[in-house]
Amino acid sequence: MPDHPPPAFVPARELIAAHGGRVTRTRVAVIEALQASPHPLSHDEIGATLAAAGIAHDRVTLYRALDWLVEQGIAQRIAGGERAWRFEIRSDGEHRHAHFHCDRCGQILCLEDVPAGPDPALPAGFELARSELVFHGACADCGREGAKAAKR
Amino acid sequence: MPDHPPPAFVPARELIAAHGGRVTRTRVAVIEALQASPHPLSHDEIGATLAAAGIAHDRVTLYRALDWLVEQGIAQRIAGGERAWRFEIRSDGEHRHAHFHCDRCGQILCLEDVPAGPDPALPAGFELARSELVFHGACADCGREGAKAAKR
DNA sequence: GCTTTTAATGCTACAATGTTGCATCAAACA
DNA sequence: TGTTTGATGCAACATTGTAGCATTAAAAGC
Ligand SMILES: [Mn+2]
Ligand SMILES: [Mn+2]
Ligand SMILES: [Zn+2]
Ligand SMILES: [Zn+2]
Repeated sequence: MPDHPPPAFVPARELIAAHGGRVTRTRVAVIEALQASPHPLSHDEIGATLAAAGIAHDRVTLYRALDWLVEQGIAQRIAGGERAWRFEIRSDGEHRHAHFHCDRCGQILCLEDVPAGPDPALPAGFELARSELVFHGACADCGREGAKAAKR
Repeated sequence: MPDHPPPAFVPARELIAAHGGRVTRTRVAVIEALQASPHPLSHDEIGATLAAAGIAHDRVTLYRALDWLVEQGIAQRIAGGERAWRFEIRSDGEHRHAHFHCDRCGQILCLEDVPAGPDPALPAGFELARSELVFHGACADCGREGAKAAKR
């Protein structure tokens, strides 16, 4: 099983400037939060991180910052299974990978070794843009006690 | 490419009774709506079908009917990519298949030939319950004109 | 440095989707 | 027919995300 050394990330300010955006505290902090996390973060989790860092921000601003990152291809969205999006940095050249969603604690895990493809045989005229592969179940922490206790 | 003759569905009333539930107009109509559809339906679409059939119902009742169907394994939920769940009948013994979501018109297509697996190598202690494979892009209807017009 | 331009923000209001509590109704069964 | 209790209807609420618009501040020009 291959291991995954943490990638050397491009500094947030450079990333933003390279895409022709204005370097604001919020954007910098959002990118750094995503870069620091080993798994995709929800809007809410990112907001909490900013708050903890003392960076004031509006809910809407955060949504818009995330939208922009996705538009620029700096970050990508993951559907998760609940109704909230998750976000993660899109390391350059990296293939899209599958994710595991723990239905008990809600945690999402990146399965770096499992590609999100392969491309299916689609009916004529269909255009494939991307694929999302999400596994559901219980993580190691939740699995044991979950077996006796929790229901959904 | 294999073709898929429409499966002979178990009558709704029998399905419900077999699971120890009460046979109500709403449940029967929901199951029949799902059985009649070639693709997964959203809560809203099912509601519209019931309304068209003159079956009065409350939003909440419909949510609860769908929850029950999923609990019983009669139907299954699909995440789609928007925030609304889609539902489809879980034909007995049928493997879970992948879906295609058109990002322009929102339509979901069942890719019966594409299995939602295969099972990944998960870290120790993780338990796999199910997998969801969703492809995104443009359907045949939206693809052509979409190329010039629409943006997201 | 100071001014100008306009991208980004903050605020308010709203939309969409789904949930909870509780009183009432009716499906199943004796 | 009457009794039991699962299912429903209604009101109120929660969460997640959007739209419009006035204000702020990043960055470019001077
Ligand atoms: Mn990931
Ligand atoms: Mn399907
Ligand atoms: Zn867990
Ligand atoms: Zn389409």
